[in-house]
Amino acid sequence: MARAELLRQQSTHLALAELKAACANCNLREICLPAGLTTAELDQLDTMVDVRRKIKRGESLYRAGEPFDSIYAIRSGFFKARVTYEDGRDQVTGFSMAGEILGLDGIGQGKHNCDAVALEDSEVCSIPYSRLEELSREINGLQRHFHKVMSREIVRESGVMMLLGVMRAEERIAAFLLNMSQRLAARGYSPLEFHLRMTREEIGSYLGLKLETVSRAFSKFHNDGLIQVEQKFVRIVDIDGLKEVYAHHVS
Amino acid sequence: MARAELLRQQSTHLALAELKAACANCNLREICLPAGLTTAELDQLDTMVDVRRKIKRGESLYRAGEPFDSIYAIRSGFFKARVTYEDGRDQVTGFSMAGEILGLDGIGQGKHNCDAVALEDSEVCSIPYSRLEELSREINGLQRHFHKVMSREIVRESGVMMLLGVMRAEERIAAFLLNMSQRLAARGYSPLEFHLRMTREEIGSYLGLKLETVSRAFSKFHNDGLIQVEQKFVRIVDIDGLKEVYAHHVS
DNA sequence: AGGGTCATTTGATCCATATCAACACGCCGG
DNA sequence: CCGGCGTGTTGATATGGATCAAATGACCCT
Repeated sequence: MARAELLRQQSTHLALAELKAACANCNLREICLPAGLTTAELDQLDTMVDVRRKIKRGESLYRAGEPFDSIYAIRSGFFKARVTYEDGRDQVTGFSMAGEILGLDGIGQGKHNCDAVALEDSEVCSIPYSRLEELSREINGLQRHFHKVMSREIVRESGVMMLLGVMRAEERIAAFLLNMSQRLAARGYSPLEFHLRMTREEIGSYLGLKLETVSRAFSKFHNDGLIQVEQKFVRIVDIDGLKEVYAHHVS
Repeated sequence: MARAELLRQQSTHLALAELKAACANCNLREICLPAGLTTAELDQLDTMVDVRRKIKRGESLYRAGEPFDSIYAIRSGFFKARVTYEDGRDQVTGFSMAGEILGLDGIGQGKHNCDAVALEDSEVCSIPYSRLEELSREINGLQRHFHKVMSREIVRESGVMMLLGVMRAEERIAAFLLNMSQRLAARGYSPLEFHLRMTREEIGSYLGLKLETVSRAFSKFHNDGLIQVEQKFVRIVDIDGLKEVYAHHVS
């Protein structure tokens, strides 16, 4: 897999074209569907969006073990996915921003296998899975698109495997920052200046590092003139330098 | 996620009931489908299996970048999935044994994003994806089942994330052995005595460890009376002891 | 404004695993 | 039978990141 691709694929994202105005007007038609459907089909889709739901910072959209019945289109806000193990330790398994789809982890098990926790006040649209399944049979493009979204999730995770399996700390952080930047750009947000919504500890948990290591890497990048960091605010100053760190990869 | 579940979910496996005689008589009906379909539907399914293909040890079933058009049911043999990065380094992203499904990595991208390499002489059945998609619309249970298989892949990978993100070397090896054992059991093979099909280096690559570390862990488990290892042959002597190592997890 | 809590930074030390190195074993082809 | 190569084992050493520790700063609540 080309490295550039790896970056691109690290989110369950939707193509820019599929996303126009997604946040301004949340319905399935705009958030998670491919173009090329007939008007009648689009109308059918609109009937699928069940409810909008507001989730306050720190609250869970769903929790591991809860029955799975819907997937969610994030209208606004920011989430982390978290798995808690028996011994009480937990691990962040992903971050999701506005315009992305959440809840795929539940498909096929009948229940969710991670918690989705809002990192800031957020709003989502529920999409009942049974309706989606039903409609998938009727609308050709929808099924294909949905499989695409699912498989992107698979590919995303295999990108994370590389992160965790072969990259070293600074490379992981660089990859993380570049990935955030790309995902923000894909949603029309500024890709070079943004607020991290998560703590150093959450970043570390996601990347398989300790919070101190994350902090040190940020400091080092700052001192090296690659980024400017202040608390959760990040400005990418030298994106090529960052890419070099990411690609440096000792052989 | 319960730890036991984690183990269970680490393969793209199929329920035992779905699998009866899978290897003796490879067709889609037996290998990858849920019960409960009508005879007519089953007959339709049989038409989907395109070709059987033999792959010699060391050869690739498919390679990253090749166009994706089929998924594969492994009739016999053993495969590893491998991703090669730009700098020439590669990582093993999974192992697949007889009765499991291979090739899901290609769905949605139109091309495969990893190599599937046979670790021993193997035989697979191709299942053209377009046919599968088509039929999914016609047969209710098939679509649901297929989503299930895909999402199991997602869950599997999140199990691997835990491996790579939070476990230490010996825990990873224990988890790996227990997972192999379970998957073998699910296919009716002896779960306590088996041949690893892969080298220490391949195991290490999969688990994010170096081959020496894998070797040392095996030696230690051997000395501790948990397993007997000789080259690629493994006998699990004290499976509870192994589970303890796996669950030991320093907090 | 004052006090508590949580997030972050930075330094010092430790340790698990990588790395380097040497040797043993099995397998294959000559 | 020999030599070479791939694989595996084991020991010695190096090191990246974890861990421990302390201080600072941001934010919230009253």
